[in-house]
Amino acid sequence: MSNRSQSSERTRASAPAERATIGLVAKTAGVSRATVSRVMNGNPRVAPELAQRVRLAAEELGYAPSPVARSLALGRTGIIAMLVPDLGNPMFQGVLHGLTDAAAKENYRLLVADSNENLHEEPVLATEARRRCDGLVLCAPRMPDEQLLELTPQLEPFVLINRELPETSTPSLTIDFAAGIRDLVTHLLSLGHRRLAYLAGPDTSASNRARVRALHKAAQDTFELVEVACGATFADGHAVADQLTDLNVTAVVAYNDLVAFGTLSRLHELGINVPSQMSIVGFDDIPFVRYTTPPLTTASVPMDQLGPQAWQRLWALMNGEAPEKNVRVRPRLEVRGSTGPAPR
Amino acid sequence: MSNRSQSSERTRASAPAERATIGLVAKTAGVSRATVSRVMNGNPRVAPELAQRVRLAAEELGYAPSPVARSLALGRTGIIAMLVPDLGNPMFQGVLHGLTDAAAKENYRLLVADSNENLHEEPVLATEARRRCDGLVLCAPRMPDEQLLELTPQLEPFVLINRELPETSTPSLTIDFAAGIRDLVTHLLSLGHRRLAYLAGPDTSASNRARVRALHKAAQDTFELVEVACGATFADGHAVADQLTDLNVTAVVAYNDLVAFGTLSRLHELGINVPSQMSIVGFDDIPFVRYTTPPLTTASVPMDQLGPQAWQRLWALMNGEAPEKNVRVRPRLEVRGSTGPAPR
DNA sequence: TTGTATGCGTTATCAC
DNA sequence: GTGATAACGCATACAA
Repeated sequence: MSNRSQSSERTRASAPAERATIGLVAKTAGVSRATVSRVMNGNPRVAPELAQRVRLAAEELGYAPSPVARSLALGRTGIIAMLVPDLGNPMFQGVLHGLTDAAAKENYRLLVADSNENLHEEPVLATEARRRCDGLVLCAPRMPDEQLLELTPQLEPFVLINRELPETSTPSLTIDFAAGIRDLVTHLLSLGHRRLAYLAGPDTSASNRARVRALHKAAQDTFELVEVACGATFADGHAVADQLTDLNVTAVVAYNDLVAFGTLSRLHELGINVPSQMSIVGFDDIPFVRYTTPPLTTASVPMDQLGPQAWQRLWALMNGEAPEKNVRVRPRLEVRGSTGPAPR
Repeated sequence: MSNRSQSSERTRASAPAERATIGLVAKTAGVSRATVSRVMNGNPRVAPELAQRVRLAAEELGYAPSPVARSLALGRTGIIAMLVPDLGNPMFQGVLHGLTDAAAKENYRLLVADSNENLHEEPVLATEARRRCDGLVLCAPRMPDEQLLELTPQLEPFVLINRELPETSTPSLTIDFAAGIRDLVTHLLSLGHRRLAYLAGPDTSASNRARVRALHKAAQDTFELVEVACGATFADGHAVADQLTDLNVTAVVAYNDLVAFGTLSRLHELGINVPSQMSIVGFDDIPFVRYTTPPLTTASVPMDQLGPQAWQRLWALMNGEAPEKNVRVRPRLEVRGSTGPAPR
């Protein structure tokens, strides 16, 4: 092991930069390693004079405890990880910030991993990330229930966001997509729309399936529904818009705001006016859709709450407590300029 | 130490779930820990029969080597970290993806930390992240040169993106902001604009300072320049747009695309037509500004290259080699619909 | 080829 | 209060 002495003999411009260890500090300060450890951890019952000597030596040697060794000895890392399918989605960025801040208050740091919508990488990333830290937040994992269920023992403690896992005690934070969709549809129906297109998200997305279910349920006898394969990004929404003209629909329900925004842009390019010729609604209420032209009607998800709530539950789990299994937050209908009366 | 037996006696719904260690696997398979280690690491010179026994035991016990212990023993973690001031910026997301993929090819994983434009957190995050992994990529760090210089020994090996550090051998990848700004300004001048506003980014941003310098240099006798404090986000750009009307300018140079986009939106709300009444340019060419209305004229930064390039240099550093100090990529002027002839 | 012994850097137990 | 010393879980010279 430890061929670091070798590697430092290779061609390199910079200094060797061997890090000081607790042992070196101890020797330098003329105390035991135990004492150094105590001082570094702010243990009060060490003689002030010794403490000072230790601090001096540490400062001089540029010593800082190795987090890796510390983690091994402690059996905990002080880190939690969050796995998302797409960091480009502002929705997840909102969760990220909330989680970072909440965890920081308990002196925990957040590690972020992005599976980039890659289904195969997801379980690997999740498992690996989990083993390097003390807990996990899984945001909208794409893998199927069975796989997630199978991985559960290795991933615990973890919290789910945007998805539930039946038959387990895994806490989850979900959006009431059905309610959100109902509100959006009701709004569109009240405007006279009777034939809607749904721009579907990734078929690996559980929340997409939830939306589809809610739409079909609502459609019963009240309106026609056309489902169009799309995706989750701005580019996806932009690309799909051309198909819309042939569908004979007067309103579009997009998988999320990003898609809605993309579609909005393309429709504008095509000279199709929103909302007079076509209404469009999104989902999430990400920060800037209130500024699009026209501003986007959407189902507003209270993103700020997700991060802190996730932390609270994860923290409970890490302390051996059992938080409530599932909390479902209900989106609020945000009517803006992208919806209007059905044409004709 | 190790009071884990205590904690597992607390109130908890799930199973104890003590992880199997190499020792347990060894005992179960009836071999030494060394042999287990060899098998787990794919060492070929173990008797097939033994190897099989080990694999069986490992499988049965759900054993996987502890990354923490492994890191300690090996002196390396197989992880690199990337620190960004704002993950919401698509520019950094581009770097992130490129870096993730490039590092993955060498079996390295990427850890992301977001300082959220918090100047004080930045050095702490950087130092802490670095100590938990083998190398660092610092994206547009906001801390002053002196501080970065002071931290250098603790952060090495690391690579800078969007910023240089004089008097060191730290490799950096920078954008030729001056050239980009020159191209944009030349374009605007050719359209007859003679009085421009610059929407300034965070004053902690080195690249903002570079843009300002380039602008002032270009301004000499050729046009008037009004500098307006703004920021780096869509919301910042949106908020600042109201001031523009009183400035008597015909064109706006935004700190980046996000700001430009925000301004674009607000101008539209205000009924100010772009580009007939006001021209506007951004910087970066983030994915969707080609779809805004009108599409944004901008200086296109080859984002895809940044991640892989950063990895290549970091990899070299980690192997004791010394890559070239600084590589400056030149943005390409991308003329789209947001710029037009100066009014009157 | 396999096992033994030791080290990685830290914390914690237990004597002093 | 302080210092030996044994963990933590793994990898690797070295010996067998």
